[in-house]
Amino acid sequence: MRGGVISSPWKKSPERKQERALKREAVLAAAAHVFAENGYHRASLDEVARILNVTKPTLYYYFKNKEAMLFACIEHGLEMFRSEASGPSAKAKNGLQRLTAYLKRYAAVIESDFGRCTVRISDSELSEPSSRKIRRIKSEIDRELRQLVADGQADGSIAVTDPQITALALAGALNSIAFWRHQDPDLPVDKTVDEYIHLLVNGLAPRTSQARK
Amino acid sequence: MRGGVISSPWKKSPERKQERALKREAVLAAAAHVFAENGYHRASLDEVARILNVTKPTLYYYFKNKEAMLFACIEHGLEMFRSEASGPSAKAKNGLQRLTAYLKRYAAVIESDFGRCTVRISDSELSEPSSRKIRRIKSEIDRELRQLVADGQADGSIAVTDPQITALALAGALNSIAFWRHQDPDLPVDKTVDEYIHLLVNGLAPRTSQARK
DNA sequence: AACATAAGTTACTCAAAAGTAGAATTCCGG
DNA sequence: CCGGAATTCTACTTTTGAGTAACTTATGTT
Repeated sequence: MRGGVISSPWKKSPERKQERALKREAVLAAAAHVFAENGYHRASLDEVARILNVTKPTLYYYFKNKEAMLFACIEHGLEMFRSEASGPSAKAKNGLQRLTAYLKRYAAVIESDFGRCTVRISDSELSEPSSRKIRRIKSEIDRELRQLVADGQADGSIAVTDPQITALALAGALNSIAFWRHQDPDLPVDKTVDEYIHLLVNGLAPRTSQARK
Repeated sequence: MRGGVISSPWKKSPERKQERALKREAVLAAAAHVFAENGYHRASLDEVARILNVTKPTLYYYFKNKEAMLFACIEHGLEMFRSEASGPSAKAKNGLQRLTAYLKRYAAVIESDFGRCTVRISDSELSEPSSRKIRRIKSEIDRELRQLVADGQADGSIAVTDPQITALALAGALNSIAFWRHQDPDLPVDKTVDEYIHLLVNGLAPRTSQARK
């Protein structure tokens, strides 16, 4: 019991609130998993419930409906991109190194359930207002990436003609990671991502002099 | 009347057969369009029918069911990749040039409805046997791309560590084209694709000496 | 013209999964 | 251990779009 004033008799105890938030997160994580695996329409709420050892109506106690779950998943995924991928890169010496550090973290996010469903599921599955919100956040992330490219261009560590299109291409290339069949037999993910980024940094054509990265 | 033998009384005239095939193709094209735009589940057969000025049951006269349509679309799309993208490149002088020519044609296919729905729609929408067939064709295409990389590697025009992963990365990068919002306002597609391929060939890092391509 | 078949339509059924109503249970402060 | 809110369940309704039955209309052959 806390709070100064008369304090209306029925206030949730903080622990309750917290537990509820925790459960909500669990629902979200399960939903993200199923969405990432199956896409929006093939994902069934009964399966989400089953994963949680719970029944479907329980989910509706935490989310208004399926679309709200998807929205929350995508929003959360985008938040991961912003917070985890964007942080400053400690030992990066120039724009290119900052960019590659960013790309690596970006790739790591994509490998998570939230990242995968964020990237795989088209925002046109959402209602127009929700879709608009998502697109706005996405365009912010895009801008951020574009800025990294432009910065590298400015300090001479990156050579491209159009940062806008380059950013599009980089994101597109990494996003395709989300479509790999989960745990593809032989390919170790880390190695693959590195190779991936190596290609983007160095290109296909052989370099005469310096070996990069 | 044609055909040697006794020839059972009821044989379709060739023209009929041909018209039927034509209509079937029209259905397929309309389906590809709707699939490419909306994905499998959001695509409605009523809309496909509407586009063709026809009613839904008519579609079933040409295809067993929705899944058969998707299968045919993807199969056709993959066939485009094989026939259109694969042809020999006239004025390519080395492996790298052959590869870039291939990538450009690959990108052109992706821009079509068949290409888009082939790339966008997961084969896990299909039944297991169908999915298996699709995956087999896809892996052939993948092998073809990998071979191009390996060839370029052999003649020294391409420098990568792992052709397998490189092929994966190249395809992934180009495939992302299929996810662009159709007719995105300002970006002219051709220019963008060129820029895209330029990035893949030259990489982000500046090149000291030669300007490539 | 007659008729067999192809092609297409109207008007339905059916299935699956989302979503809901309301009862049952758990949990906590007194 | 009691009352009431929080939480979850059982058992349903609703919706949506795929798929079908059975009739109608067009077409080409004899």
